[in-house]
Amino acid sequence: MPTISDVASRAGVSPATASRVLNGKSTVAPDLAQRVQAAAAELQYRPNGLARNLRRRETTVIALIIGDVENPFFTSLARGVEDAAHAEGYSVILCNSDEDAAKERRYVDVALQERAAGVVLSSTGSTESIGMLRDQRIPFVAVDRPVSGAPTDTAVVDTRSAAAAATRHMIEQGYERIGCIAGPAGIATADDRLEGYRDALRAAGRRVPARLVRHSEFKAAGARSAAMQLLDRRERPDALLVANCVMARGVLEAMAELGLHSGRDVGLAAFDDDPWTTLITPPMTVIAQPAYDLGLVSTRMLLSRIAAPERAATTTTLHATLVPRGSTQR
Amino acid sequence: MPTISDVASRAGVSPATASRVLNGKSTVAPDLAQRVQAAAAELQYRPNGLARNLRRRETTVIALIIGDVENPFFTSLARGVEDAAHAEGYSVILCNSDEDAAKERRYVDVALQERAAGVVLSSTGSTESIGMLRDQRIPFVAVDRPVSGAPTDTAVVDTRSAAAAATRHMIEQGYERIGCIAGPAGIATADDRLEGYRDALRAAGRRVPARLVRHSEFKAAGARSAAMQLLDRRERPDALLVANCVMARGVLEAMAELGLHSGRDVGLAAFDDDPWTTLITPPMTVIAQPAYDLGLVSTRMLLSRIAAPERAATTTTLHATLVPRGSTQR
DNA sequence: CTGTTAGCGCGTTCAA
DNA sequence: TTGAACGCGCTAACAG
Repeated sequence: MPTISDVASRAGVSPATASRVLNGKSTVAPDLAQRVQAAAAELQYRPNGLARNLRRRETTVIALIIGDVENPFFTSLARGVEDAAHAEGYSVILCNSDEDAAKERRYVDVALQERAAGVVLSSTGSTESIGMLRDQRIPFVAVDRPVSGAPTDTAVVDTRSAAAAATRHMIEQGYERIGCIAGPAGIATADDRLEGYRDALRAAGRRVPARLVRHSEFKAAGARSAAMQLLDRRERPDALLVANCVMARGVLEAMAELGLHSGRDVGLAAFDDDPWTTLITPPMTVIAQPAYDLGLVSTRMLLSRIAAPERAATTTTLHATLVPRGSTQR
Repeated sequence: MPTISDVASRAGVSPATASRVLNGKSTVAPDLAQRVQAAAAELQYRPNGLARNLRRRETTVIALIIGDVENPFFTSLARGVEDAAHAEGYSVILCNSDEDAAKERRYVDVALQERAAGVVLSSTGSTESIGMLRDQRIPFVAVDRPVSGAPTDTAVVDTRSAAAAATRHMIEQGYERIGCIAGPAGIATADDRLEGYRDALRAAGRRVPARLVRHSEFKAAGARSAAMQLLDRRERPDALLVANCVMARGVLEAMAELGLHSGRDVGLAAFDDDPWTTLITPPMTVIAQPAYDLGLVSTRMLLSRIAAPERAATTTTLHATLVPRGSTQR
């Protein structure tokens, strides 16, 4: 592969001048510039990004660390991150932590080694990886899930009040034994949604029925067996709040197996507005989260922190919207 | 951020020795090694990947360029790529071309500049980006969609015969006016599926009804309006082969709007086994593609090409499976 | 406006 | 076994 020196000598100039032309820095004589451009084109010269970044002591890639690329919420978020980054000339490296602290840690390590310009992190809650980020003073922002400790740039959804609103909606629809299939304990969004569910029950003067609550990982399979446990007995809940749409799939499978119909037999509401939710019968009530915007906002925060590292940390909260549909109608 | 020299001087050795310890090369005195390790830990030393890669003249990241991160087929494929890469110590940078040749070109350019170790490409068909890859002699593999020109490592699905099988299945189910909503003309998988559809009709001694064929981009919205055009008239098809599940969503929306039921009114089969397809009524007949395996296989091909650049190009074809369900039963 | 010089942080010669 | 010196390819200083 040709280097900038190859281009320079072919154009009969010094490497420095070639560099200036290729980067549009300071002004060089038009004829020299011409020759450099020509030489670069002939040689199919492509600058070595590694050397350039080493010299400039900065990169233009940001790392996005999320729990599950196959969850539409995160892919939508990733789209937002990508678009925002792209617009400012940054590339995005997408890392899948699988909700596993060790994998998350490993990816943070890679981002640090490769001197990423910044990190957008949807954390499992691992204090270790957050500590690494802070120790190395690399710009980062928490997305979807806040991190504990020192103030940190954060972009989240008001997931707790949204969960409460959905629960209240089901109460108003006349459901009496409302259960919850929550995400893994310890993950902020999972905990918050469960709390919101409890908030609404308490506000309505009801007991919070511990036996109607189950935890599961954010996957269909886990939610499926949780739903089987909850629904396959006499004293079953007559409605369910589910922590996300991936899990809702598992719940729907369980209900189908048990011959239960949503809405009529069991009210159903879940986080995330998967496009499929309007295609099932009845259409599913969802709490729509602005995932794409979350990606956009978080990345803009990151980019402005990269530009101004000493600025105080801020938190942006976006709002989720309850979309009532047939699955919460008797 | 501390450099290897900082570690060295703190340990009272030369940078060269520190390097040897940190990389486990040649053997150094145990006490020196100990001191170096200690110094590195105390300083939270993290090698500068840029400098290291520049020096080694190689990187351990591969670029994956796909058309749409929000398409479950591609996210599943991406998972496969990631797992295979991960297993060999490579990172994956995920790039979204949006099925746009210019964006694809730009990402290829980035991969080239950053000296990616290799590229996994699901191409829009842009000869330009493929030309760039070939000119620069960077290892790459075509996934899901073959590329034209010189022999290239390729991992694909036998999508044409799968489309034929699905069409034959609908013929056997007694459908008589079978239409097709194909992907964008020019994209290999779209063209192949359309050809497979035609193959099956011809094999059954039927005419290929050009008026029952529509093209659309690989999105729900496009397929929705294509379906509206096809279905909202007297001489409508009584069955439809749809190029993928994202598009099938659009078709289902159109059918709902027209009050048409799949199976009974219009037979329906689509590529990709989205988990939601079993949750709708009736369950949808799909052609399941081994997307994850495709990612795995393609990446292993890439890695072995990186290891042996002169090896002859190979093509691996994986098989899709027809999964007949209610939507193709009257 | 141009060229020369000097490193960015590493890993790898080559001598000792 | 260890260290000094060099260079990967580039750009930022500094001279001229």
